[in-house]
Amino acid sequence: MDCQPNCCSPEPDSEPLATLEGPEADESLAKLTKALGHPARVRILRLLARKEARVCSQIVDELPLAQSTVSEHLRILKEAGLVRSSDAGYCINFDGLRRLKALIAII
Amino acid sequence: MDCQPNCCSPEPDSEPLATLEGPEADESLAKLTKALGHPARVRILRLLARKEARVCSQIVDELPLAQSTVSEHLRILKEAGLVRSSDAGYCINFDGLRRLKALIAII
DNA sequence: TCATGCCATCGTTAATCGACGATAAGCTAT
DNA sequence: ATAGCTTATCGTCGATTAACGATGGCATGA
Repeated sequence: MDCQPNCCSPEPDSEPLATLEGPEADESLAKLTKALGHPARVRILRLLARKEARVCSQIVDELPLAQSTVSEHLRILKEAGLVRSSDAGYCINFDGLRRLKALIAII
Repeated sequence: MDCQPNCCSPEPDSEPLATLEGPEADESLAKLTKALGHPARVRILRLLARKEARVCSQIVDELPLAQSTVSEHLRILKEAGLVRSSDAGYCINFDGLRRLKALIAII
């Protein structure tokens, strides 16, 4: 359960951010922002970014939400590519976050 | 109906971005990203950013959506502080966009 | 083996969202 | 004044979301 700089295992293999313009990019950005469009999920992402939590139960302790609800929020973040999970727990998906930042930056 | 560098009238008075951390910032970021969490709204924001449209009817022409739907999307963007409106039409609210970028950047 | 802790999933409920047509209000020309 | 254009708002309907408790599957430690 060691913790690299980026937590979890090393990032699989940094994708080239794909396209940043056009309808596909709009979909992509909408998907990412929609996933982040809830206070609890912003909070969760921050907790993971600061490594103040790595397992679901720790996050549950930090939030006024039931375990199943937190699990669902994590699922949404993972599905959007903002979070990854391994046997060591959850961690930020820096690729996804980078892509989000890039897509926002060029609006 | 002249168009300044930032379209519409000059930005009212650049707010100091307020706080970027804490529960309030989480709410704030969630609100901004939720507003952007729909492909049509991403598209609209881009159109406004590129000044490819300034009035609602132009946006309607660009999207496969009814006028009332576009109007609603504009309302949501405006309510989130990402868009402003004047008698000259709609334009990006650069303050809001800047705040969004800042909040995202420090995650 | 059996208890404990961790987590995903299911089923449910209330609330919110997305989209539309219809309608009304305001402006600008004719 | 009236016709046309632009936009906001209302009511509606179906789909999606947020939240919960209950349940069950896996580990690990006793």
